[in-house]
Amino acid sequence: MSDKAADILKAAEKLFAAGRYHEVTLDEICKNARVGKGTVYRYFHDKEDLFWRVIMSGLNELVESVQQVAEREEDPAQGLRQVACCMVDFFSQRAALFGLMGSERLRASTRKKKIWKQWHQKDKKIKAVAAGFIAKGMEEGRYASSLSPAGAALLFRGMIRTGLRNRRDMPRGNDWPLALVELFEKGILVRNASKSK
Amino acid sequence: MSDKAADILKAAEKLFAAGRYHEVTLDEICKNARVGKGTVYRYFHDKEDLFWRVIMSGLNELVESVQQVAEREEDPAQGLRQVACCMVDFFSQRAALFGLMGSERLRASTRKKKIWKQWHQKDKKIKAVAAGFIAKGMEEGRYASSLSPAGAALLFRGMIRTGLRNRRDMPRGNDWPLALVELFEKGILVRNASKSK
Amino acid sequence: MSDKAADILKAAEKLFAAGRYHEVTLDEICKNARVGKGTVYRYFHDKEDLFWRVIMSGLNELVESVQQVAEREEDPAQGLRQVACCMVDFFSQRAALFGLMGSERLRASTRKKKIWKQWHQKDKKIKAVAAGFIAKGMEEGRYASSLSPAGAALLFRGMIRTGLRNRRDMPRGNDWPLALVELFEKGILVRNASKSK
Amino acid sequence: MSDKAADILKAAEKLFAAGRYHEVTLDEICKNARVGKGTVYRYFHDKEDLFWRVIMSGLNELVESVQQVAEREEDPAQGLRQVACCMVDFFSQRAALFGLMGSERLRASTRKKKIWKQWHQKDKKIKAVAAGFIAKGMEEGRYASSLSPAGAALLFRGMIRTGLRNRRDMPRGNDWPLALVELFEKGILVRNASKSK
DNA sequence: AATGAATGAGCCTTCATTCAT
DNA sequence: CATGAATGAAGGCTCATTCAT
Repeated sequence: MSDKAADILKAAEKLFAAGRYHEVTLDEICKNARVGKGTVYRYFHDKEDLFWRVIMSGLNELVESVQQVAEREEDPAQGLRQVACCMVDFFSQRAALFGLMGSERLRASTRKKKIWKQWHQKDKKIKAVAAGFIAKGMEEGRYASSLSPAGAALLFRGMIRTGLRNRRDMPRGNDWPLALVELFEKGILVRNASKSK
Repeated sequence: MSDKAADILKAAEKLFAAGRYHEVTLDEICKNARVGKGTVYRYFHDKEDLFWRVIMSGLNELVESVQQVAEREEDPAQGLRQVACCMVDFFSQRAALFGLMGSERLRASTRKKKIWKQWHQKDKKIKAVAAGFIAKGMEEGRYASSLSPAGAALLFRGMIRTGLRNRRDMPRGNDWPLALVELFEKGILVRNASKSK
Repeated sequence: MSDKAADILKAAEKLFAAGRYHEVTLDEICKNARVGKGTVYRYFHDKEDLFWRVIMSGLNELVESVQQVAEREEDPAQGLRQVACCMVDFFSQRAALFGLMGSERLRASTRKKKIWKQWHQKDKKIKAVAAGFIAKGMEEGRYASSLSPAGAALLFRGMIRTGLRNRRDMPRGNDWPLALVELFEKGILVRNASKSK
Repeated sequence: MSDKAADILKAAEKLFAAGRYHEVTLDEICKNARVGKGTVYRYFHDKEDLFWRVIMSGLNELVESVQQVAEREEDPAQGLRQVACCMVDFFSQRAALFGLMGSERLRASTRKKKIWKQWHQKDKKIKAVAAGFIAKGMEEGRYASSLSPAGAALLFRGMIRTGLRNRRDMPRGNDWPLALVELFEKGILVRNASKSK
């Protein structure tokens, strides 16, 4: 990808994160990216396209880093912990993206089918990793819940999101994702099951 | 409140829920509310004001119904269950609102201090109810967590939100909120503590 | 004329004098006149009508008081002095009107023929009084100018207007209209002519 | 100044001169200037800004041409004559401007302090030129009046304005400004003083 | 007769998009 | 390739006017 395109993406990410879609103008983006307005249209089809590519580019990175966890970690409990840390790390570094991902989710779904499909595809992969660990734990008899692995995975992700969104109310330090995972895991743990590690 | 104002609010709620802020035009709102454009400006200062009043009016209802739970329920476990059901019921009936509340949360905070303060005030009340039940449970020695009651309450609410947002992945029927509460409660339950009820 | 209509006229005069036509709203006028909006439309055809009636009502008063001078005064010099004082007095009491009369003159002429004709009719009467005195003075051999009586009368009125518009730069006291008349009269006076009175 | 900006200014001058502020639409201006609507906003902050710049740009030209008279002319009588001709020439060529300058004068003063200050600054310069000639004549013992030079200068300008505004009632030909100056000068002339030139 | 809530045409203004340089 | 001046469609908002009460 061209340098210019990357600059634009970066500027757009920053600005879209700070304001609602319609409050961000292309002029602002161009000024921040130190790029002419025409250049944006060389690399992106239109404003909407730019918006979604900002989100998708972030999502891609996250998906990759989460999938790496899935590949190298076998133990369910460890897996969940690492997934949590992975997501928290990612969004800590790219805080701007966090607000965007999710906020426009439902809206997108109703209007632009095509783009939403792309989004959904990626999102499914993240959920699948957590669901995978949970399913494995259930198979091993360590986890149990009246929720399906997929449903439980959603809650898991929801808890992480909530933690990120409310960092101020989480315990000091960088351990809070572990506390959160602990709560979740205990919630689906089968009594008397030997705790992992 | 005048009939017209209520009509406008209702139409706006529906439309804002379906599309992004800038995609919803006043003309659309007027047509849906069967009201002239000027009438909107008699009751609302501008589009932004209308938007926030849609959100606040919904939030008010929710706050009230959640606080009623706090008043009539003593048992922490029962309380959490009812809070969950209360929120799920509310948003099931007013699905449109759900997308709005939360989606623009972070954005609002950065731009319009005054409005955000109103929002925050209300939101704090909801969080306080759940936190209250959790704190009570901890005092009674039934609950424990490395998270504070407030932090745990946030996660609790986050799980409910996730459930609502992904109803399709939750178990069929109307019991899933209970499954969700069960997972959460087990997560903070002190082993060997006698389960309530 | 009904009391209400008079109230409206008075309020409108005050407001139209303070702001440009398009900056004055009917709401403002109604509030100032302590009258409902519909009432304005009972007495005036529309905003434009109200505007012109404000001007015409003032003009009528002025015309009458100037014509009284013409009837009771024979001496040209005395006549001019009294016309000047008469106009200055009138506009001192109804300062608001002064800004209006004249300001929109040219504009009106281009658009609304009918109304302008009314205005012109009245204005002609004022000019005629001054022109009458000047013509009389010329006939008597006391005044002379390469300008016609009508032309000189216009300048006379223009000087008075300028004096009113720049009261601050005129000498202190209420004598400045006389100083002004003196300048004008000397300007048309035939040398060696015996000064009146 | 860009060509487009000049086109806009010219079109706006023509239209504002023909109709009241609120009767002139930007669409009209754009059409006349053969320019897109957005272009207007590239060069002018808003409609009001455009309006004032039309007036100020005209005023600037007038100030310059009047000041040139002051620099090259020494004799008071000649000076006054030339100032008169200068103003009449200017407004004959740019008749549209004449209606604007002055008509909105008082209104502006009440609302927009900053703009009025600019206007006043320029206007003062014009008045100063005439006042300068009158003061010189007084010092030389040729002129006398119970009015101050500044006050007399105002009347002088007022007479010119009146002449312009009522060209039809002035004598045929282009000599009327001289007749006007004659009337004024005779009005302040000291008897027995030797007439200039 | 008087009111003021309701209306909607019309206008200013913004801003995504284009295209000549 | 890059630029940014120019464009004009689109939308928020105002306010003169109407009309049911």
